[in-house]
Amino acid sequence: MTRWTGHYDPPVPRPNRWPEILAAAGEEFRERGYDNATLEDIGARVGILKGSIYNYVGSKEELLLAVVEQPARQLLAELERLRADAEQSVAVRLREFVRMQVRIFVEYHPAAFVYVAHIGRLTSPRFAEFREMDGQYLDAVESLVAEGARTGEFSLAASPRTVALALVGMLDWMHHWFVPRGAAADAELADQLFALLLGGLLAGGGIKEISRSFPLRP
Amino acid sequence: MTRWTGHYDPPVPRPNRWPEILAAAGEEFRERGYDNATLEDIGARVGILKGSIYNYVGSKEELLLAVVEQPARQLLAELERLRADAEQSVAVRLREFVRMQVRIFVEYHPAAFVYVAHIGRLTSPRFAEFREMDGQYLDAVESLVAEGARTGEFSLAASPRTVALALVGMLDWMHHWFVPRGAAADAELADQLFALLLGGLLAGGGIKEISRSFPLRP
Amino acid sequence: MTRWTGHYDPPVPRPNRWPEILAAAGEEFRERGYDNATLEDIGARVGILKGSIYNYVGSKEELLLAVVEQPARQLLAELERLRADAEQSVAVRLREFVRMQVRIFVEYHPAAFVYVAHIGRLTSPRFAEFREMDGQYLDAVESLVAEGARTGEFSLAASPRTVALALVGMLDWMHHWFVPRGAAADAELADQLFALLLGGLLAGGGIKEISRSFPLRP
Amino acid sequence: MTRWTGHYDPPVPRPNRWPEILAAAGEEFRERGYDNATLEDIGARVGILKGSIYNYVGSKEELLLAVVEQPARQLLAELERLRADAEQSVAVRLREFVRMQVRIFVEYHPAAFVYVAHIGRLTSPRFAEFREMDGQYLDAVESLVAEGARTGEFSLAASPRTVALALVGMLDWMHHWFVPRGAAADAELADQLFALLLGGLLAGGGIKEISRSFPLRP
DNA sequence: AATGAATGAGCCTTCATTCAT
DNA sequence: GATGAATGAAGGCTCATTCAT
Repeated sequence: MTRWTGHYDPPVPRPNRWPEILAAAGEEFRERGYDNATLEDIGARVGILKGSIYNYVGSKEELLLAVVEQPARQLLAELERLRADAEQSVAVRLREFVRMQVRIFVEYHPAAFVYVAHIGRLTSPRFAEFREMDGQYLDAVESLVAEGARTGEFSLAASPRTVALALVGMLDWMHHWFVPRGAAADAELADQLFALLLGGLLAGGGIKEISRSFPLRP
Repeated sequence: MTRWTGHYDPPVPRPNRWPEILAAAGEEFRERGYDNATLEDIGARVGILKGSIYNYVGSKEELLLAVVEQPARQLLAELERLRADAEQSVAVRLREFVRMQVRIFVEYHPAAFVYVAHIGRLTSPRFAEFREMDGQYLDAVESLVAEGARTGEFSLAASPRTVALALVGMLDWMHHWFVPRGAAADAELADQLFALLLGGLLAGGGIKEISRSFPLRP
Repeated sequence: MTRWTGHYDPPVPRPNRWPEILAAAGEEFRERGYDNATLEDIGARVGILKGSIYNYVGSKEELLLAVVEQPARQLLAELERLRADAEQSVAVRLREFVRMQVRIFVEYHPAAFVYVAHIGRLTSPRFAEFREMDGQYLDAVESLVAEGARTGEFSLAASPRTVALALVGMLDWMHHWFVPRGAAADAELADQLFALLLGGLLAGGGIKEISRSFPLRP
Repeated sequence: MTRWTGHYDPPVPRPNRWPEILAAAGEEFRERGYDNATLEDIGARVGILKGSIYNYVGSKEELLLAVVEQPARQLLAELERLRADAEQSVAVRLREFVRMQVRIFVEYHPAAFVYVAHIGRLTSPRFAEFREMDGQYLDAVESLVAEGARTGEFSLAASPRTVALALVGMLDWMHHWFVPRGAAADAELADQLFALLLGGLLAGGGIKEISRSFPLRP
């Protein structure tokens, strides 16, 4: 029994499980969905009991928030940066946007997919900020598309809003099928998606003739 | 034969609430998601108690099945028909496919959206058939795209699979934003989405030049 | 299998356990206190599981509310009636007040004791009404005492507020020791408490001399 | 003997947080009640974590014990002393009793109120001693009252037991409303309560006549 | 067919308590 | 002595499901 010497041993930092918990939660939320994921299972992945998770976070909802926060912010921040970048053509910026989003899907995996898969079903007031961010995100895409139309780079077959919705759908739906395959392959996929968007299925042929023979509104 | 007593019970219409229940379930599943929807709320919409629902269906899961069955089958059936239709060009058939899907979103509303919103999270064995249907659906789109490439109608910037996934994402993501606005407006929207896919943002300009200046892989 | 005839059999009233549940809750709350009482134990008294209690009440707190409501209201209502009754002298009304309170302790047993034992620790907003009622109750006693002072019936050694607090304490503390012994004995007890209040320990002797020899503030 | 280095570690006051913890516990127990008070909140008041409390005490229950011990013992000890004091009249000793109890409420604030507020809900075996002390306390009051009746000082309208219970209730209920206002005001309040007990509401008038017109048992 | 009531399993959350550092 | 972290045991509440009437 040592005598108390009047000073405290600097608390040796014990293994902090927060990163593990965050990762485990991301995976469970991704695999089972927020509602079906249980704290017990998340804890089990880390090797702790469900109650112990509350040493790190105040509620299951807060855990979802924590999982989703980084990718959500980064997604929006990078998009805003691209939108405001007047140096590059709109087309180039749009390409970068697609590349960026895929990159974030990879970098924040699976958290970013948890985000896009749960946006729209996150009705709790705690998520107001994220719903708003999602709105801004869509607005930014729309505004980028509209800019391309204004500058004459694009000749739109639909309103910028509709184009934005289609593009975002194309990208967000990736959470159903995309699996990272390495930086190179992922970047190529991004560019393919961009090419699809940019030139469509007829990228190599003549647009005018074809579209003449398929009048949208006869 | 009973004696005529001077009055008769009017033929009470057999109270068959099945259609109401199905509709109520569809709406709850759509608004809250399957996991958050409760049989109690579904019953409340119809004016019965949750227990009474078991007079019509064996389980909550079965109810989801019932909600989703019609639109799922129809979606696949019509797609198969289009794919096999050798009379028309691939592009036309693809246009019809988009029109058809939007039409089904409207006609089976909100059931069709329940379907696309829950595909991928329906892991129970009971849904094996639907997961398989979803696979066939995606295969059909892919095969249609591939046919267009074979016939030279399309010049693809990505594999048929990727194109199919992008197209399906564009369409299925609609459950986040689409609200029916009448047959005409809905058909126009479908055609806009198709045009987007067909010609892309540069529909009015020259594809070749532009794509030359944005080499996908520098 | 009987054919559906188009009308409903009037639902045979099944044993409604609400009264039993209310009684069981009252007893558990009384014996263990609200915080230590468990729904499981309450259910066990009735022979049902804890979850089943939610067929009758929305939360544990609501159950406490339900237990406490009747005695709380009655207590206040009867007191208000007495206070407003100008027919009788204040002393008589005060005696009736004491009798009444004891009667309610007996009649609403143990619910009334749950009430007085938990007033003051019921901080939830749901109990705002009851806290207010308690305030009115105390005000009514005070006003009755003050009336006696005004009419000259009483010659107070303390403010009406203090007298009211002392009286109420005397009565409410009964939840620590009172057990009903039948109408006659209970009424006698009430009258003894009243006599204590009215005449004090020296009821049979001379007040003036004694109190002169014990000056409150020398 | 170490060499003088030119400075010395000031004798760090052994951090003994026990008094702070005791005070913090008293306040939390008072404000929230034992069951609702958490060790975490108690620790937070002192600036330590809940786990650290176990360096001072073996359990939450023991902490309550510690909080309550001093006032409980003192209350009983002083009462015993008064009861045995044959020098003074019973009335004087009763007055001292009331003064003493109020004084202890003030001096051991809020611990003494924690004691009276939790007596009767402390069923754990650990509290047997205190329950016994409470019994002795009540017995002492009763015996004092009875002595007054024997000596002829008092003319009781109820059994000594009932009188004791009423008096104790009056005093113990103070935990619902009493706030210290300084020695003078507090002592005056004590004397008012005593006067109430001694002479009742009719201290200034004639007891006999009044009580004749309100026969307790008609 | 519908009801009222009950079941049972599961989940989130709380909290006293323990313990290596 | 204090910390950070974990435990384990409840307890409240939800809800799909069952069943007698």
